[in-house]
Amino acid sequence: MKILIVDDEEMIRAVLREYVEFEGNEAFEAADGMEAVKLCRENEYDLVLMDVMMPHLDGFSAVKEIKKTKDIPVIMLSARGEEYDKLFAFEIGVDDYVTKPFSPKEVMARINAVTKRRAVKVSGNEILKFEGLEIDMAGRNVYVDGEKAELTPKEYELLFYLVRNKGIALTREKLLYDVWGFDFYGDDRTVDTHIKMLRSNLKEYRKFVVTLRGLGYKFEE
Amino acid sequence: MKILIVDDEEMIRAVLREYVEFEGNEAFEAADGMEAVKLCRENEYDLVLMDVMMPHLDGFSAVKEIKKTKDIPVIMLSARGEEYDKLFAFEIGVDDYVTKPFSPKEVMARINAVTKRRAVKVSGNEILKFEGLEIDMAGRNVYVDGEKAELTPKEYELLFYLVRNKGIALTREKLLYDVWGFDFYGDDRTVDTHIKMLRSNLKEYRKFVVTLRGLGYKFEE
DNA sequence: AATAAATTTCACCAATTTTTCACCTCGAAT
DNA sequence: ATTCGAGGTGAAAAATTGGTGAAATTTATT
Repeated sequence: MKILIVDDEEMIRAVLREYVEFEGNEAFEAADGMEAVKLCRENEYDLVLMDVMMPHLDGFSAVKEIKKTKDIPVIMLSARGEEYDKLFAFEIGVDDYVTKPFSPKEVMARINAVTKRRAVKVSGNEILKFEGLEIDMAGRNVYVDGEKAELTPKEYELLFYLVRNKGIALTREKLLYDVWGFDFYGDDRTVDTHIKMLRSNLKEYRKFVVTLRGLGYKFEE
Repeated sequence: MKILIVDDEEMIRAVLREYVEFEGNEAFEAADGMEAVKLCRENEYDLVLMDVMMPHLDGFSAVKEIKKTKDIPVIMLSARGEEYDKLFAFEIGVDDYVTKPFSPKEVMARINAVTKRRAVKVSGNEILKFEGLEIDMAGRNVYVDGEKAELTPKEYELLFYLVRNKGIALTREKLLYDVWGFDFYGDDRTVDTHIKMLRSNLKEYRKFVVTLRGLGYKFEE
């Protein structure tokens, strides 16, 4: 297994590399989020171990960026006391969480858990089905009654985000923050328009994208 | 939101104050670390923007001192080229960093990022059950005997608020203030009408919404 | 540089929701 | 039993919201 280790501290990278290689995996390193994103674009990894606090581009932003193009399992490394990040992390697609300082045993257990979880999914084809709507996040494909739907990048991201948070009410504000990015300073109605486009592409399955008046939207089976 | 701006340069304080107030926040100022620590002891702020370089007591020492008594999010302002120990900053509880010269957009984005991150606390998709009345706050769903109740936005908010304060007597005044907002300028009877609508939607479970004559309402199991 | 594609903004419309208000009912205190 | 104030009710007016298509802007591609 190819594992990418992302942390700005060389010592931590070295420690992690040792754990990882001890189990017979191949280790790669990146010193910050920028580098991690670049490496993930150019190479195929099976797992990413990502620190939260890093210069240039923090861990969360890096994960968000990586998940746009690749659906690689991610385990986040965070310093103790960062309780607040967990829900957010889950939303952007983080698979697990380890708090520093960590033990070798703990890290390896998490890595094995995540990869095993994935393996099961892959063998059963990691395609989410909602009646005739098929969503393949890894391959960035969406099928409506077996026919491929041509979505724009924002539409994919919006749909994937909604699906990841299936059943949860999402405000326009939250959607803008999480799908468009924390630095998007624009109009609320932007969401409406993209929802409109997404719905028109989902044809009859537009029904899964539910409007919550006075609030926002949610995906519901 | 109450935001404390700490910088020894009056001009920088003025600029930051403008950004901060433009977004509808309340701005307070301190000219050095000493003053900042004193103000934080005596008042409640939601966020501190702290310069690193200051006379009397530098930014880091001030943050360390403040964090001893209050857990307020802090964003540090540092001049370009000043490489500080990020790990140390993180350890003492600095939430983010902005390098001078900064743009309004950048500063506001960081402020929003930090405060939003803090705001997330709720975990899981919990469903509260009161006999045949099921309430899913995250998904904004209410079921009456297994059938979905279609509530209007205000009805959801009102119900959720009542449930969150289950067993507690709530005056109309308090309901208006907390559910409608502090800036609602209208009639008391508005509450009555919404209670009426809510009750009619809750069918037999209207019994949980109890009238307290001469006082207001409460939710009681 | 030109063209195409995607994204964002905007103004209007229809539908829903909220608020107000006049009138009604109930229950406690006299 | 009567009175009085508090709460319930329905309907109409007022306000808000979301959908929509087109235009403007940004971004990517040739």
